[in-house]
Amino acid sequence: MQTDELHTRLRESGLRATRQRSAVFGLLRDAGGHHSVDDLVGLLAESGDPLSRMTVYNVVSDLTGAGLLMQADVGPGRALYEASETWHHHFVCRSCGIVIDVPCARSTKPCLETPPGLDLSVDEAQVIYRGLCPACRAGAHPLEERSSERHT
Amino acid sequence: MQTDELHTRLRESGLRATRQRSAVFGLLRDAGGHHSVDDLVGLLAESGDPLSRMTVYNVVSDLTGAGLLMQADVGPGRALYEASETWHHHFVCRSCGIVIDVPCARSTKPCLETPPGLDLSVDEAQVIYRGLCPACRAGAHPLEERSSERHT
DNA sequence: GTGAGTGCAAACGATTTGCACGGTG
DNA sequence: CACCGTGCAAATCGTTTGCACTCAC
Repeated sequence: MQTDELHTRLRESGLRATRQRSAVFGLLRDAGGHHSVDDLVGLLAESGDPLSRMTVYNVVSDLTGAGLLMQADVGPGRALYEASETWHHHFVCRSCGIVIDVPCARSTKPCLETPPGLDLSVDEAQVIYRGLCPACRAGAHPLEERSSERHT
Repeated sequence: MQTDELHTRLRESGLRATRQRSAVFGLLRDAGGHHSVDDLVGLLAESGDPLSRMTVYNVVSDLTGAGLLMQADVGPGRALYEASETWHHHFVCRSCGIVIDVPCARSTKPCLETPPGLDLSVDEAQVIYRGLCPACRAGAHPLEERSSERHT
């Protein structure tokens, strides 16, 4: 994605277009997948533009608030961020913890059928599936591997 | 619920029926609602049967593993436990953080349609709805109140 | 009596807060 | 050039770990 477009997207969302925000947003857009804050810090460092952890926390918080990023909670103390255009949910393996994207059965913004009788204005619905991934089900690594995330 | 039944339920699940487990399980069964570990520690202390935080962590972990409790992650570092018989999902208010139960559109164990093309064995699906609760939407308390949970 | 379970202390890791400097608009 | 945003240090919070004592079976 072009720097200019990043700049524009940020400005449109009412955010100042700083180098750090562009870096985080661009990374998530281009690399795809869901990443934790630590993940992002590492990837940014690798890409030659190291940012402090606090800045990354600030940035993902701002971008999420502006609707540019999606936040997925796949467990206590495990927040993942992504910039995917296509709405989807997440499957979390109970054994190895791997996170796999699951397309949403509904169109783009799913499951927003407001529950009957409840006066709730739902603007988002996330589904977390839990079970065993193919590898763990095959008994390959029963309780090992902690590679956490890094997937589509 | 009777102490005997608690005892039986625990034994049936392959767990030793200790005073602490009965206390936690009984509390969640009788009081209903979703509660954090801290919440449970406080409630147990009030009820005259104070348990250490670690014990509560151990107990909810054991009971969840045994299928007697459900665990709901409604945000980073926010794990709630409940013993509800009826399967449901959760609505979390973006403003005040209140958690409200939402009945599941599907029968008892919902949304288990395994995604097409993915070789995943799903045994559970949780939906987290986010938006504004009636009170916050009414502008009553825009960003205040942190009472967290305590609901049906 | 034996081993599962409890619970104290302490470590741990993710996230937050307060504030001074720097860059964007 | 005013103010938002960055990022350092340090505090905070939920949760986990290691181990000695206790109780259910």
